[in-house]
Parts: sequence; C-alpha cells; structure tokens
Amino acid sequence: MDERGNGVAGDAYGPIYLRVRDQLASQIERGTLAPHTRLPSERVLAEGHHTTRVTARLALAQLEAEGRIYRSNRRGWFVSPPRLVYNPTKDYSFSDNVTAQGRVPVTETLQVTPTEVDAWLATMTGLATGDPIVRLRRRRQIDGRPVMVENIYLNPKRLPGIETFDFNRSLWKLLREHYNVELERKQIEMFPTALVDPQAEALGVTAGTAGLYVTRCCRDAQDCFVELDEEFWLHDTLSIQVSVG
Amino acid sequence: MDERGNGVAGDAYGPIYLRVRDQLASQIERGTLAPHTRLPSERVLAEGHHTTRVTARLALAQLEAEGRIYRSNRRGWFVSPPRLVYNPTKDYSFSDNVTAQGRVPVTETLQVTPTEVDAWLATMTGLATGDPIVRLRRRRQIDGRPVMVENIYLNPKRLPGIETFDFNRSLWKLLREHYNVELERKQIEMFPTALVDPQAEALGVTAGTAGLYVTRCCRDAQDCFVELDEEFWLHDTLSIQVSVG
DNA sequence: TCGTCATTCTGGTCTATACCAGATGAGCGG
DNA sequence: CCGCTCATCTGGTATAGACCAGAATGACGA
Repeated sequence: MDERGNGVAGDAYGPIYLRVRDQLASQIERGTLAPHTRLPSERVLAEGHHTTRVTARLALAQLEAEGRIYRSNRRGWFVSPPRLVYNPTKDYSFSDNVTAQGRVPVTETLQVTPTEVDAWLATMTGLATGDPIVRLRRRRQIDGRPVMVENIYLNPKRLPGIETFDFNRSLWKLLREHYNVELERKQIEMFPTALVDPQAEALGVTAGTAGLYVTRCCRDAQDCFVELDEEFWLHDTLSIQVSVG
Repeated sequence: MDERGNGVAGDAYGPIYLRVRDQLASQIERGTLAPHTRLPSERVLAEGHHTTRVTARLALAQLEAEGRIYRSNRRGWFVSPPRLVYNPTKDYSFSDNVTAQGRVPVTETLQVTPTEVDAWLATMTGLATGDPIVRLRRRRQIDGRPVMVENIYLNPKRLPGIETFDFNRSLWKLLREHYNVELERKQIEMFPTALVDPQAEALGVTAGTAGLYVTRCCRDAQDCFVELDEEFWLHDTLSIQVSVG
C-alpha cells in the first residue's frame, strides 16, 4: 500500500495479491467484466494497487487456477466464458453439443497417420504390438478459442477405409452411418494435469497451463476394439456431467 | 547459467525453469526421488542451477501443476504418490477403496450440523427452501496426507435419526444397512478448479492450490432425494475411472 | 488498395534481495 | 524423561528493476 520497504503482507485483509484477486473476481461476478473481455494489463493492475507486476501476476494466476480468467499468448488476460457441459459417456457430436449450448464450434484436423500399435496402445486396446492403427489428431475450438486437442486411434480392421474420410465432421456419426457401429463398452479415465509440450503448443498456451486429460476406449457390441480417444482440455473450459441409473 | 546480467532465457534448451523442471522430472521418473521424498529446498535448487528462488519456484509450480510434486505448508516440496483410482458412480467405501490400493485411509468428521435448505440446495435436491437438512463435513486422508474435504447433505425425512450416527465409518454402508437405501439415480458433476478459503484451510494448503470439484446427488429407487455430496480433492491425488456398458 | 515495417503494447522470463510466519529440532531446565 | 524455549530452516509474500519475443497498430510507400 505504501512504501514500507519490507515484504510484509497488506493490512487486516491479508496478502495483497488476494485483495487484487478478490477485486477482479467481484467485477467478473457482477458482470462489469463480461466473458472474453480483456483485463487491464499486468503493469496497469500493479500500478493501480501500488504494487509490482510479480504480485499482480500472483493474483492473475489465482484467478486462472479458479478458471475465471485465461490468457492468450502475449495478448493479455481475458474473462473465461461459462464452462461447456460435457458428458463423456454419451456419443454425441462435439459440434452439436457446443451449438446446443449457444456457442460456436470449430474442428480442425491436424494430422491423419497410419501407424502401428505400441506398448501403451496394446495394453489399452487389447490389440497386439505392431498391429496397424490409424492415428488422427484434431483441435477443437469454442467461440474461436482452441480449447482441446485430441489423439484418436482407430481400428482399421473394424473400420476399413477409415483414413479416407473427412474428419472435420462428427466421427461418431461416421461410425454409425458408414460402419453401422454401435458403441457398447466404454472405459473412461480422467484426471487434472498440466498441458505440456505438443498439446500446449497446439492450443497456443504456455507449457504448464492447467488441463484436464480424458481418455476413452470404445468397443462395439461384440467387444471388438473400435476407437481410443485421448483428449487434452484446457481446465477452465468444461464441466463434466454424468448421470447413472 | 552465467552472470550475463540480462533476462535472456538459457541456451538452446529454452527457459531455465523448464530445464530445472525436466531435471527433477527425470529424477522422479527414474525413481531416484521416491514418492513422499522431500525435494531439495528452493534455495538449494536455485543455487544448484545458478539461478534465483523465483525461477526455481517456476519450475516447482510446473511440476505441481502436472501433479508430480506437492507442497506441505512450510515444510517443503514432496514427490506425489500415484493417483488413487476412483469411480464416483459406484457407491463403495472410501476406506475400502483406498485400502484395496495398498494405501492407508483416514476419515475425520469435522462437523455435523442440522440446518436448512438454501436456494442452491433447493435446486440441486428438489427440496423446498427452509426444509430441514443435515450437513456433514469430513476430511479424508491417504497415507497421512489430507487429500479431500467434503460437504454431505442428508435428507432427515428419508433418514430419520441420521445425525446420531458415527460418521467416521462408511456412510454408504450405514445407508444400506440401517436405512435399507439402495441408491438408484446419481447426478454427477465435476470440474477442475482452485481450492479457496474454507477448503484450502481444511486441507492445509495455500489458497489457490489446484483442485478437482466433484458433486453427486443421489436418490433412491422411488426418486426420493437421499444425499448430496460435494467433494474438494487435491488435483494430483486421484484418477477418475468410469466404465459404461 | 494493399502489403510492409517500425513502434508500441503485451505477457514471458529473469536477477537480486528482503522480511514474514510457520515447522523443526537441538538444547536446556525441571 | 518430559516439556519448554529459541535458533534455524522452510516456503510465502513482496519490492524494483531488466530484457526478450510475439501481437497489434498505424504510418508509409508501392
């Protein structure tokens, strides 16, 4: 607050960065700062609170961890939009789901590669090491912001000719309509983690940004492996919702 | 690396803090640093890499975000143990689950309070605002580390006398054995977020630590509200696994 | 009109240092 | 042997700068 010259925390309230955080948080809650609005720059925030950039960044990191704000490479900090509701047990289209929630989806296919089953894929899929498999890498956006990259592994034995299709549309519709696949068994795993090198770069965020890892292994009614999906989400973009019974 | 006197990143490798991160990460992966081992102090790490504490802390924050290390109040940084596998759709006992994975569980009841349904509870449970409800707050530990706090709201109409029981044992066993409740419908929601005030304090971590919020609303076969559960997990402690079909 | 370029703004990384507050452990007195 | 005190260690918070690299903008020239 003043030039005390020491590192003591602020007055009765506690640490300065928590005050900065709460001030911004209440502005976001009140709607003074609407989703996708740019926050004042770190330097302006610091000056406004008579403190330094380091402290301002602490406050911003807190809000980022809470999922209230996000950063865009070197452009600034922005208010996060509401989380996308997502049910990984259902096989509906990403685009339909996003659209139904009043948002604008974009899907980009980054890569389609025929490859071979490695040790990890073998344990996940039950296929043998060295078996052929098709790897598909896609990026998904909501309202123009990249929010997820995924690696999809498709079983070419079960899905002959799969590598020739247009992957910018719904994969599940393709499976159902072209291959008459009804996915029966799904094994889903997910946990929070940081996004590192290839994923962070694909999403245009710095390494270490908080993310949610979701993987899903799908089989048909005959228990034949169809598809394995690895999704890397920005942690603030989704709310997982599942119902049972 | 040397006294360049400027803020430029390290040589071909990239930022210094990423190198520190990777060095520690590989030690963890190789097992040189076993779970629950204390890392060298920030000051030692900084000196060892000819850099400052601020930079060392950047590296540590990265590893923390990845879930590889955790911090204990002012005691130091420690290597994270493997994640607990957890299936929120099943109603098994926390203790049984933890024990089955070779870990040691502890449950502490922090608070049992008869209270009233507020607006949020009303929308979640379907009860009316002002209805009586029993609030139970517990903390759970794995291997001596607090990893989760939860707020449980119990319907006293469906579970008469519930507030008199010992809540340090399995709640679900209690429901099944004493009240003959079979939980049928569950609505589960979860998303990553930061742990803030009451939860962070209960877990002994600093505000803003990454967490996973899980909520679960359970009803019996007659669709009568039984129990609402709000869980706040440290983000590095669990791996959610669900299977369908 | 359109592409180029320099300026300016942003966050990203970094140095060097300081004091605070809680945790720890050694040592001392009972 | 136990309990208390105190020095020491830890991370937590903070100051006050610095340069780098990418994004955005507006002026300028083709």
